Amino acid sequence: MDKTYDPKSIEQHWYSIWERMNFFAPTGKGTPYCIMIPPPNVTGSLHMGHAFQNTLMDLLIRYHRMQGDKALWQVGTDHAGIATQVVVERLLEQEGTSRKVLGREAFVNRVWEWKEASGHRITEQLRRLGASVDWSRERFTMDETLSEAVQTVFIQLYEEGLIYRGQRLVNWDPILQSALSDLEVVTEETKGTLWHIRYPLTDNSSSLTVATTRPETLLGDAAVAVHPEDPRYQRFIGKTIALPLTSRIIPVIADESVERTFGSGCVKITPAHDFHDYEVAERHELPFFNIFTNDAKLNSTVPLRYQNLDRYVARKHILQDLAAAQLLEKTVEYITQIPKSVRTNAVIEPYLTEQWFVRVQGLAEPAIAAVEKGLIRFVPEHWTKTYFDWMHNIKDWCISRQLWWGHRIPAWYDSENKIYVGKSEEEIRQKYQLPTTAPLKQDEDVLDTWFSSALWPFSTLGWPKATEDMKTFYPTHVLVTGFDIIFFWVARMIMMGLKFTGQVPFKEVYIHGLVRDHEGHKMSKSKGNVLDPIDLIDGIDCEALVIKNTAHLMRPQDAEKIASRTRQQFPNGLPAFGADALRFAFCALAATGRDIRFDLSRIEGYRNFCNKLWNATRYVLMHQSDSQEENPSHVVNRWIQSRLGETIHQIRSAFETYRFDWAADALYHFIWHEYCDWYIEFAKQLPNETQKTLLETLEALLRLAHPFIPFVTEALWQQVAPKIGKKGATILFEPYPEIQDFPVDKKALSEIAWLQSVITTVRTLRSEMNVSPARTVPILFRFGTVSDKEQFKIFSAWIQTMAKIENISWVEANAEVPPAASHLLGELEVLMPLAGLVDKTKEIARLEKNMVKHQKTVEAAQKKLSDSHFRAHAPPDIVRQEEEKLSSAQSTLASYRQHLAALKKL
RNA sequence: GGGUGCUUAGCUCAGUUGGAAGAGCGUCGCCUUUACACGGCGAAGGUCGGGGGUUCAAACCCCUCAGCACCCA
Repeated sequence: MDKTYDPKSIEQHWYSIWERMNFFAPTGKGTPYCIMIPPPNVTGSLHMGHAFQNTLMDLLIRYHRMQGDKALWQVGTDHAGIATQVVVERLLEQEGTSRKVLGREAFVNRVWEWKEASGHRITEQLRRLGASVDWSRERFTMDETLSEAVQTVFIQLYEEGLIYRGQRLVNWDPILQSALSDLEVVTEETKGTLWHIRYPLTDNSSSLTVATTRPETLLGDAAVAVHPEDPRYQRFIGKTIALPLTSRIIPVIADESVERTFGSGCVKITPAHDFHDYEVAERHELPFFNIFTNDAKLNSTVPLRYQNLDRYVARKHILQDLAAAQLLEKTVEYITQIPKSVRTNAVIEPYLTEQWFVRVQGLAEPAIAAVEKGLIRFVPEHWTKTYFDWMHNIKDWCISRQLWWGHRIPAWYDSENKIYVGKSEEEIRQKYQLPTTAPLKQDEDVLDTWFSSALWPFSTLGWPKATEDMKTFYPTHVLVTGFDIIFFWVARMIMMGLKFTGQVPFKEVYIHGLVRDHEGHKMSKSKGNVLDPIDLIDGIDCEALVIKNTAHLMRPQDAEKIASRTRQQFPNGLPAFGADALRFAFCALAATGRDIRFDLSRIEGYRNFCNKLWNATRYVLMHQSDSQEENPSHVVNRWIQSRLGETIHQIRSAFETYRFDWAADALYHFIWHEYCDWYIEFAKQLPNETQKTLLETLEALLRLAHPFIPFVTEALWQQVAPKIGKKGATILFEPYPEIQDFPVDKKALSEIAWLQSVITTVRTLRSEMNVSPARTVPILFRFGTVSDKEQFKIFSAWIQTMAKIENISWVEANAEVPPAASHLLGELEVLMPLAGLVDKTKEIARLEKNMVKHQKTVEAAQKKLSDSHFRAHAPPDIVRQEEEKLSSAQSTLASYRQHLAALKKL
């Protein structure tokens, strides 16, 4: 074995074997256990969030696989309608052509070609992470069977009246010229202007001033609204206004939604171009004036001079015209929320268009009930509230997108625009007995990608066919996802799952935090603060990192700043930490918080941890001999096995409660601070008696650690297992360690705890008195209990070696002792006489400092015990504990005093 | 405006039923001891955001104030 752990040499080697041997496919007759991967975007590459999330899923799957469960981790990608279309359109642009030139069919074929050639990046990267997904069942939301599921669902919902077509306000991306989901819209705070515009009353008696950030939408105004209880404006309610720059007369209405403190307290109502105004208009039955074209220019409904102007050009003209008419009262700087498309960065326009919607009310109710009844449980539990909040305020879901890439809406129109929904034109003609001569035209739109994602938990298993997989793996066990898509995805899967399978899609939803950079900022390519998980695995040099971080900046002028920051932060780039270290870091960071700050020092520490495990194994293998003197009942063997049993218990219960951070801590602590720091050191004293337990414990802890750090544990297990007669081809299916195989021996635990505290005490004395580690010293014990004396008999030789002591002797309680440094362990006094080496004043200071601690304990305990309320109300156990605390601190203090007095006499 | 979190060691975070404040990293000593310097041994470091309340007892429960983050409008 190499002296140093080298992840590169093992990771890809083992992954290709696992995959080639089909080890990730569910096998056996165990309890089915299934996790659906949240399908990553087929155009995507693995970011830290994916790496984190998939590490946790892999952890669960490997754990359950080792438990003997029939474990399926279902993998696949989604077709990401917009993202994919944009990618391919860019390619076409480079080739000097376009989607429109190609035509729909050729374009869609081209996207498929792109997908086959380039759509594997993220799945390759999942392999690097060690994800044990069943590749033989990889699915894509545009696969034939999944598309069939989409069609089936659409048709049924339509036939039940749960899908309808209608004109509604949607988020419109004027560059893509498509509706977008809320998820694809981000609001950005931007410095803007609030224009105060005077709207004259038709009777010329006065005017009202409205404040707006969007003066160009004035042309679409249908009313001016004031708060019904606003005394300033009561007399205006019901009057009419001559809308400036137009010939339109609009009413002044009263609506409680008006913020009296905003601007002047009068707001313009533009029903067709603002979500809030849309609702106001519905309440007051106002007309809707759509003033824009699909590409956000002013349309033919506005006065001629503004027609065909871009919205921002129109804004300038309108402001000029208002100023000229003395209607612009003032302009104020204002921080405004601008909605932008995450795809094109275009400013989103609330826009009235014909779209398809799902009527969600009826679907939401059972989905709420399922969570209320506990059929689905959120972990951490508080996310339930977020879920309910959204579900109780849910709005109809716009599912149509004006794209070519995606599931085309299975609806046809006849010459009178009558809608027919069905699987195909032929089916519809047959069903509705339409002659072949009657023209039918299919809807041009495709469905929102989330529509197919909502069916993922069952469409991947073969639904609508009643497949064996559906029977076996549905409902799935747990969904692992981020809180940012509870609305968009989790809730919709629950609704669709209940509606179409009659069952919940998963029993638990584990919500994890979002990975941020070390300063707590969201990682984003446009900010240049991204860490690429593959770079953390493989390493990357500084200049390559600089190039990556400055390649996709939102503000290219920041490139220099980000380059120098990168050089300063990572002067040597990133070393290759390996996938295991990355995974372990994610596990350790998986606490319940919403933000996970990713700190490089953590991953470095866990790389060191893997190295530690590597070297411990190296030691164990190097010290095997044929000797048969193993003594399994030796106290150190019983001790380490007991500690292993306790650790197994901790880790197993952490798995049950999804506390991966606790599991990682327990594992780290056991391997490093118990097995390596103590047990291997004990074993050096007893090479023969321990060699079998060394091996057996190591083999078990490799199994225990495998779900966390699969590569290094597999590589090491291959060497260790044969030494104890195990012959498995892989650690993947070896049983996860059971508590009952490592029963806890309390006596062994307390004996070794005693030994450790004695050794530590001597080491502390040495260190504090500046005694060189190379120098052996004599030690005296005094006082102590019967049990201390018994332990001493057993362990004195070990204490000598491990604390570098030349001899230990027990002195009588009343014996004179030479000048010595001392420390108390309960009733046992440990003395380190060091003629000429103990600095008397220094030792007195040290003792006094120690005494302060005990003095404080005594005072606190006395205060409690003398309080009659405490004695009356506290449970007897607590009182007794307090009494013990007091007496032990008092006796310790007494011994210190005695020693101090003796020292001072010298 | 409505909602949800968060505030614990220098940093990043745990803290399970209210009963003696923990980890990793960093820092400071000492050590190239024959698995590992990606190491060993030891140590220092805390007004648990402020105030109030409940309780025999509060980091934990309640109220309040402050700051931060996110979501919805």
